[in-house]
Amino acid sequence: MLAGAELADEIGFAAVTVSELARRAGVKVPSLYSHVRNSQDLRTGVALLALEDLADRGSAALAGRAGKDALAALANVYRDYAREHPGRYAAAQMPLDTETALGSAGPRHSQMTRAILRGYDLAEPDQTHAVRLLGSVFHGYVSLELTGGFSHSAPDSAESWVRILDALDAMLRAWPPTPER
Amino acid sequence: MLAGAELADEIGFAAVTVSELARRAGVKVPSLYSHVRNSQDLRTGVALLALEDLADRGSAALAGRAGKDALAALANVYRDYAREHPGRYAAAQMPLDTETALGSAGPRHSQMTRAILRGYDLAEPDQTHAVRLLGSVFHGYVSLELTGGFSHSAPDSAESWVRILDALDAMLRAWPPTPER
DNA sequence: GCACGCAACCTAAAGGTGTTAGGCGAATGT
DNA sequence: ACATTCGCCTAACACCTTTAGGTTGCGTGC
Repeated sequence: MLAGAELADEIGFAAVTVSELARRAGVKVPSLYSHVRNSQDLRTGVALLALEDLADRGSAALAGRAGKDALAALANVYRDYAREHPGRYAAAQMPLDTETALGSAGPRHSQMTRAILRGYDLAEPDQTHAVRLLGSVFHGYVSLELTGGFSHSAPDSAESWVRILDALDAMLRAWPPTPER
Repeated sequence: MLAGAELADEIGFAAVTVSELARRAGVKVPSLYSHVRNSQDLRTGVALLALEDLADRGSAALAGRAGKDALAALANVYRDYAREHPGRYAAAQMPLDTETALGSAGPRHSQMTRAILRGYDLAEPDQTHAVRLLGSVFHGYVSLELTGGFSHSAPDSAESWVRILDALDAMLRAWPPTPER
């Protein structure tokens, strides 16, 4: 799987194929079918690896931090990982079937986001709403940045990132009460 | 291209292929190569169509609205479109090369988001930061929801959505000043 | 009316990827 | 010594992509 992950970073997750992997490894294609069930399995393996990897970095970054400090730390783990390992990051976004997703490191990610919210005063169900919002921003921003959405215009994407984290921090501290509807 | 878009909604954007399209149309595969340059071109065509379609709906929804009303209207256009036309929505997320992207309806989307911010008091460069944040949330939330991220747990995803829009509205009204750094 | 050109379709063929089946040889455990 | 297992192989099939080149039919302009 590791070889697949490196391949993904090099040529893009979409181009990760059994054939290409065999070519790099200097073996014939069918030889890999002893190690990988099928093409889908290869991609899923890379995705699971990336999710684990990312979760490990997240919990390391979160250790000993709270509040905005924790928010920025986790957010930067995602952004930095995507820039360092674009193929792996793309893999981590791959839709997994329910069973695989539950067995993956995916749940650790939402737990980490929830952990950040301990530094803010949010009761359920607002805490879950906030988890979903933060997840959306992390995923959305990083993926837009990666596919070049913000690349060719001022201000710099890095500047937007820190200001967005400022704004999210302020928002979480002043989370609006449920209005009458 | 329209046939390709319908195909995408039916079987998923990733499965949109010249062969499958030919099969549905009842013609032989090479016949389609008079209408489509290649497979990539087919997918790009669907993406451009979806971007246009989405931009049209967005500007219709925005007409005559301002402030939070406008925010919710545009946000719901994205979410509803993704639920109604998942294949087209996925197509709209396809990375395009710079030239194609500039010629697409993509820029209209950022213009629409920027238009929403006229209802809030934001000067540059904060306005751009906010555009990027809103884009990230719209894209991130809808894509996570679509791939089943929030599907199997309370509270309901629709509830989170309205609360997130509440929070974004509050955040834009109280956008934090640039701190000393 | 008729020849021309073009549009839309076809067959043939070649190259790439995914996958299964079955075989061969070397290392390993008994 | 022998059987098992592991890692690799060849052969073969199915499917998708793409190019080349031929057919048909219809509308236009002469």
